Amino acid sequence: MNKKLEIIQLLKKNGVKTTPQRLAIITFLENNLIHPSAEQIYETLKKDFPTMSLATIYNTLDKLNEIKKVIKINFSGDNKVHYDYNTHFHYHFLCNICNNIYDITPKEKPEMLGAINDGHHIEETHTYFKGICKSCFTKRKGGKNEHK
Amino acid sequence: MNKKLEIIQLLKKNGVKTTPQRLAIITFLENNLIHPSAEQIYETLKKDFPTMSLATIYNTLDKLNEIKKVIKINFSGDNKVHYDYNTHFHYHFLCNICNNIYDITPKEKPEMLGAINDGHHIEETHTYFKGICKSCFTKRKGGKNEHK
DNA sequence: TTTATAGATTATAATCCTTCTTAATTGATA
DNA sequence: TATCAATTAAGAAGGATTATAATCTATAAA
Repeated sequence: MNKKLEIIQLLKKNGVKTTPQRLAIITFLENNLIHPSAEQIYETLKKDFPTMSLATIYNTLDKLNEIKKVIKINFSGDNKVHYDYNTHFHYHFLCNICNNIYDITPKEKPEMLGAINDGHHIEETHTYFKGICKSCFTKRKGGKNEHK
Repeated sequence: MNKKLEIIQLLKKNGVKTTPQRLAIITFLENNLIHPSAEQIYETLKKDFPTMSLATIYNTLDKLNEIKKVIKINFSGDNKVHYDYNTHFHYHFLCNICNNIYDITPKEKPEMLGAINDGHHIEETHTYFKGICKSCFTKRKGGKNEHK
């Protein structure tokens, strides 16, 4: 089933209204798998919704996060929370140079999930990588500036 | 070699002065492996250094991070950066209830390190887990409140 | 012993992201 | 269409971190 429709139904079920602003945010996420920050969504949607408030963006993203249809990424290099519409298990790669976040699909899920380690009950597993992304690495071939 | 001495030498080598405040911060980290935030260090050291400024804490932690003797943890549940004096490879476990951060020592290092994936050059691997820590899980045995 | 100087500390202001507050508006339902 | 709770928008507020500017300190030079 279409994820957008699924979200709309889920929201309704939870007594959350589907307003034009919220639909626009969901559509943006659907069409831009770039792990945007709230700010990025805001800047884009302002064109169609000149009165849109940042608070509305945060509000909607939180609701989507609550129903587990959007994942919060809070280990980015720019100190902002980024939002991921892809909720299937995957890894993230953060480029130390351009700060973009890329998806890395694992061959298999790690086994730690659901395990008990030292008595701690593991409910979520998060893995991410840092380094130099393909694009930045290629650009760098010419110059040899160290990053950071 | 003692890590503290190693740090002091490294700082000197980098032209960073070892002031009483900085030594106190390093000693705190050495004796408190609790992944403290800057605030926590500040509150503790204020007793011995009443005029200590938060800016000094941040400044010193940044320098320690630059020489790779302290790791920044920025995926904690409380929106603060936490600092880890243990720079050996290990995992972190964040309790969803008490928000404490615990170390989990892996049996072996993951193999992704140094790999090239989709053309991205991986330089760092980070894994952390979330769930309910041993202590919170035990306490909960009686009551049955859901977290969050 | 003075002076110079480079870096460190402190207090405070500034910044930035995110959340909160409030009043007005909107949407879902009957 | 009327009702009422939910939502929006604007700005204020909050909180963590960083920047600034005025001392201060340690060391070295004179």
